[in-house]
Amino acid sequence: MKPTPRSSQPSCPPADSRADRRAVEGAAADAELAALAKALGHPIRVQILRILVRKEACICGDIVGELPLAQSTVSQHLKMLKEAGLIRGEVDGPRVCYCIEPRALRRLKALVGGL
Amino acid sequence: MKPTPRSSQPSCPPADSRADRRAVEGAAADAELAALAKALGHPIRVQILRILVRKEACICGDIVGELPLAQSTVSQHLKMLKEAGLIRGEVDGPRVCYCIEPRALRRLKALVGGL
DNA sequence: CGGCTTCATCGTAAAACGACGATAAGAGGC
DNA sequence: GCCTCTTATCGTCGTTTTACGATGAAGCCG
Repeated sequence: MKPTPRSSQPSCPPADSRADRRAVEGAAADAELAALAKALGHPIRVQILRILVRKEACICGDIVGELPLAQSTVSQHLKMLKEAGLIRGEVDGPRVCYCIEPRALRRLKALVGGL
Repeated sequence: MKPTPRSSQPSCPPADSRADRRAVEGAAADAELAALAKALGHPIRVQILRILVRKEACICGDIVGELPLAQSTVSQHLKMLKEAGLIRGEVDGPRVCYCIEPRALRRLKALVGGL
């Protein structure tokens, strides 16, 4: 059990901020919303997302430390969130640094708002 | 195949419109958001919700007619949406009249917006 | 180089989902 | 009463999710 020295402030990519012009209705939007909603459809994943939003910087497997689940299980949830495009993972030495994908989050809000 | 005469304008309950004061964060909110998101986590259910929003009045099993699935399957999706609280079903003679639950939809938007 | 830490992946088992056809249950019409 | 129409529910089957421990891959430190 080392003190786990955090090298420095974890850094996440620039984060592009173009507007999203895609439609919020139609079959494609249905599928998109369903996929995003499905990714959010588990309390643990909601919690992970909130952790990443709160720390607005990206942390790594400290996430595991905050959750009552095995490391492998958390890794699977992270994978789902990543596949849904809601988060991103950057390799930083031996660690991996996750952060939210603001674009996807905005897209989700737009789609839900469009209901 | 009868012309299926629609008796009259289908009517849905008064629809209460009190504000929702519950928190948008915390473990309870996580579970609530996850449950709502899970219900939305299937394209067909998104489509059903949109149908009900579009016709802002409540229709019955015309929904089945708009979807490429068996009646029993649609019924199951409706059940999930109802269990999530997103829609409501009123028995009207031999038919059942579904409509969205505006309160739950607002709640969903608030929770997603709170991310 | 060896060892440690960090994370992903694999294998597995239980549960839940998604779809269907068949069947039951309730209301209306003849 | 009986038959029809509408909807829900049951039983089934294959797929996906959720969880775990065990194992593997990659990077750092001494």
